[in-house]
Amino acid sequence: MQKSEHDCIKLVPLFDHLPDEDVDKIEAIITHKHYAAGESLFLDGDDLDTLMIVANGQVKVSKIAANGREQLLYLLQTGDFDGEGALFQDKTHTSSAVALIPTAVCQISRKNFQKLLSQSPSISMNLINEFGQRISSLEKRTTEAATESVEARIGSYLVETGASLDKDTFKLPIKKKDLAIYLGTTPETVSRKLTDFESKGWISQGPQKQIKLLDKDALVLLD
Amino acid sequence: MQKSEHDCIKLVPLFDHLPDEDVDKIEAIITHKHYAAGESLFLDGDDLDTLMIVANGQVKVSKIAANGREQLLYLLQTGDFDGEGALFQDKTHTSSAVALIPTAVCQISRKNFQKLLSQSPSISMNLINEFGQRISSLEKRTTEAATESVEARIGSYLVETGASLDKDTFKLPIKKKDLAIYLGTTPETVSRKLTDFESKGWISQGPQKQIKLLDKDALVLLD
DNA sequence: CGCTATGTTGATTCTTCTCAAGTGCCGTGG
DNA sequence: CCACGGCACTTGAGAAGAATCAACATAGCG
Repeated sequence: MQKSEHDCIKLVPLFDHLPDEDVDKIEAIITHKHYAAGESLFLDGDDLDTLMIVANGQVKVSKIAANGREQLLYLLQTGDFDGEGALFQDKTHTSSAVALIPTAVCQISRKNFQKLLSQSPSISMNLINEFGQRISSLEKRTTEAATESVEARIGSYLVETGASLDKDTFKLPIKKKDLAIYLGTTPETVSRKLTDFESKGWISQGPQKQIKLLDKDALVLLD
Repeated sequence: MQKSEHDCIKLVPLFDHLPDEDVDKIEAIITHKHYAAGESLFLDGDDLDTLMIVANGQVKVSKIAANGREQLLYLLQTGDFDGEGALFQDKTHTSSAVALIPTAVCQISRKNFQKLLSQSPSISMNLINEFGQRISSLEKRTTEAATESVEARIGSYLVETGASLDKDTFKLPIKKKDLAIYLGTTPETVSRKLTDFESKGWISQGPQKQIKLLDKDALVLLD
């Protein structure tokens, strides 16, 4: 077993602060898999019977609405996991996932994961906690999508992305086309609003999706 | 202790299928509270240190967006619970709750609930499962809010509400004003679209928020 | 060095919000 | 029991935001 394969356990907040014996237990039931850029991890409708943790890379999780339009739900980074909530029922995926760059994932089968949870209360606690945060973040997004203008959503996205990277100058982690999908708008509108923000002196755009935040307050206060 | 007070434990899917001894444990740490219609259960920013279960009644949970507009997140019915995901961290509520009709709730303090979880793995499992379903439903709503037209959202809402009540003729469970907030639109638009649906023969509206679904396919296929 | 996908810019159209006025319903209090 | 006041709802006209369609520019990749 290589070093990198241990990493996914150490990387996931889910398995943080666990005694060594728990880590060993987890090691034993994990399987590893690699995906090339563009490769699909699962599709809407696939059987859902494993918990999937991104050890390294970037995964786009999206869902197709009734009218055929795509909605980007999550961008899973190193350390993030997916397996929805249906880990305890016989369900199918309700979304699709594609690797954006070469990606390594660790997987645990539902059966093993259930056993693990029943043995280690602290993992359950971590999981409940993690789910809770995800619920909060989805609630926030639902609220924003339903009540705020596209302009305001783009503004918040820029500031939040900067904050999560802890930088005021950064490279957009996804293509503008995908960003448009994520924010529930179109590439044209994203392009226009960014130019608009730049002309107002709130950001500056460099080559290669470089963004520099100049006036975060203005971006957050948009309506 | 009255009969009704036992009920909240029996009512909540969270505490389903538990051995009697677990039920007794839970009984011991629950407190009960009653709210009149219009009374507030908690406000955005309040300390969050209890899990709250609706034993009887109806509670509106909403959130105020940055621009001041309200977004209805959940309509908690008998058996539903709230306490966000932050049950394990020192956090504050990120939403507000108001009783719509006289409502009885059962509460468990964070501390006691944590103890309970660490002792009973099956409660943890139920909770994780419940959270998972909530995540799925929020993902669905985020997708709909971001990609579908107001018209389509109203159509889906009507069909889903009918399905969950198992009837084609039903009374809207909330005021149209709140429905508008829930769907991220305005009362005017809801009113217009409903008359529009009626003129197209897809629904018929009676007095007192009565709705009769006549062509569910048409309502679902809106774009 | 092209080729294809991504991104930009412009013109137009459409949906939905906003503002405004008016109707009807229901509970309170006289 | 009726009158009043408030709140929900409806309907109309106008404005604004964002989507769509179309042409063009650019960048990444073989």
